[in-house]
Amino acid sequence: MNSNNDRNERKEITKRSEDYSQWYLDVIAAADLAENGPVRGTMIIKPYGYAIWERIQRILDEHFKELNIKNAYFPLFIPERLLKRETEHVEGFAPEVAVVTHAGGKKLEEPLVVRPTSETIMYETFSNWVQSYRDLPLLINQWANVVRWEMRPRLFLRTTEFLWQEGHTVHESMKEADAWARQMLSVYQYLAEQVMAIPVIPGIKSESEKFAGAFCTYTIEAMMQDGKALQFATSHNLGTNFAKVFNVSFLDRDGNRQYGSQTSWGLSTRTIGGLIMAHSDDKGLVLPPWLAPIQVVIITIGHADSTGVVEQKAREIAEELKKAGIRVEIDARQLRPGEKFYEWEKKGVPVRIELGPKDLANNEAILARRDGGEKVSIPVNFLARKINSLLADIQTNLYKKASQNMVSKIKKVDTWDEFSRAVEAGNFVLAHWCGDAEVEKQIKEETGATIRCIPFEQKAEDGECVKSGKPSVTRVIFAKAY
RNA sequence: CGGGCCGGAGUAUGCCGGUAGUACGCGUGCUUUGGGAGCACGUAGACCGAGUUCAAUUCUCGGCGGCCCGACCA
Repeated sequence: MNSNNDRNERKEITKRSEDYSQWYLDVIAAADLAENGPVRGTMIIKPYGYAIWERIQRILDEHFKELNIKNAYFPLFIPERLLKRETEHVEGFAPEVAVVTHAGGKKLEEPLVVRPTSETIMYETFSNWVQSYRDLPLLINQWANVVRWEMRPRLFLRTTEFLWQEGHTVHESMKEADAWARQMLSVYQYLAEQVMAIPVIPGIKSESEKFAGAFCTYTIEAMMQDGKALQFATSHNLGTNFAKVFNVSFLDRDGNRQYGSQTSWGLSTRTIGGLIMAHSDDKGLVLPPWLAPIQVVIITIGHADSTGVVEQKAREIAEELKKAGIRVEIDARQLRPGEKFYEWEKKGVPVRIELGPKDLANNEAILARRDGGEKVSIPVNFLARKINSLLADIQTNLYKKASQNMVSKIKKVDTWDEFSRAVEAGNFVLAHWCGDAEVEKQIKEETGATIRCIPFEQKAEDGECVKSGKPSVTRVIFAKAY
């Protein structure tokens, strides 16, 4: 009698899932502000969501190792005076730092800042570590949590506390530091495009969008399904700005004292939010196979009395897939098949194998892919081979889909009228800009669009600024951003 | 911090100035099991404070908290 209500309820859930809230629940739960609960705007990462983060960690760590970057760990608390040393840096972060004023039952003589990023405390240490050109390059990374008390937290995308990786390096020359910053950006680009199947546009940030205290900031910008931009990762060429105030200096090959040229680069749990918004559909998450913690789930079907045999077969298949290097899990719970299907679809597992008594009789299994398409019957012997190519195909397909979406929403415009309409419709808008920060600000106020980046790849082209009409030599990407 | 909406079982909601109703969930039992199972029984609820009133979950005000939109931002 309640099947109608039930159906409506489900419809509702599907509708609401358009704003992703349903799948957050399986990955990250918003932390409620309860009297004894966690702080507003923070997040709880559930085991399944954390497994995704661990995959990202592992992949980046492998690259870091190849580049001879060492992992280290620095303190959570930063004495306030350290943060205050670099003028631009302190001004950039002052509004969003959390400060500890009391501890041990007493008021502290000097307040402690909870790190919003670790440049200051690390470079204070680096000044001791770096003495000679022989100590360079110094390549340090840390996996840590940081706190930024933003005015408006947003689940995944801008939580008060978030996890990230921050790399910090010191080099002999500005040229070397700049090359390094760009190289790290390409590592992030690899992660985004090859692993997470999210196409990105690499480029440089405008002066007003760059990191506080940096010489310049490189970025990769991703586009979500709705056409809004998400800064996926950044890499900063810090020049000697921090080295000068923290005295990170060394004796060079000619015996002269020089300031080190530095870089810092980071990627946060925000990327998981980007992943969701780039690929998910109304059924839930869609995980690209190279990233997915579970690539294949084997679902047993049938009565309790028959599942013993089915489960046994499932284990054999799982073993074989593992040997082929596939991350596989068995779901042998005594639940109705539909319920299990929906659950794993919601979790975004790329490939599902259905295994029941009927399949066993034919020595076959049913294969279903998360990114759509028909279910197919496959002889059990062919499974491992078939699945490897299937995973590769899904990976390519997801990238292609995201790529097509992005390409279709990049608009080249030359007039102010076209510009405002293209921004409003949710596009990456390629337009000429004169380079004037005032004009940039005005555009932001009038349309909500910010300069996402000045793309590396573009032909030199003379034109007129879309807003001011002044001469311009490059196009930049304007878009609304998360 | 500004503008809008909201606050009730674990979740989502209907009605209402006077027994707080429904669905899902959860628990037990039986029947089921190839796309979200059925029946029976059970479980559990008004953010805080003040005001109006014979009577407030409902109306008013304040606080606290949430969501959405701006400013901020990985």
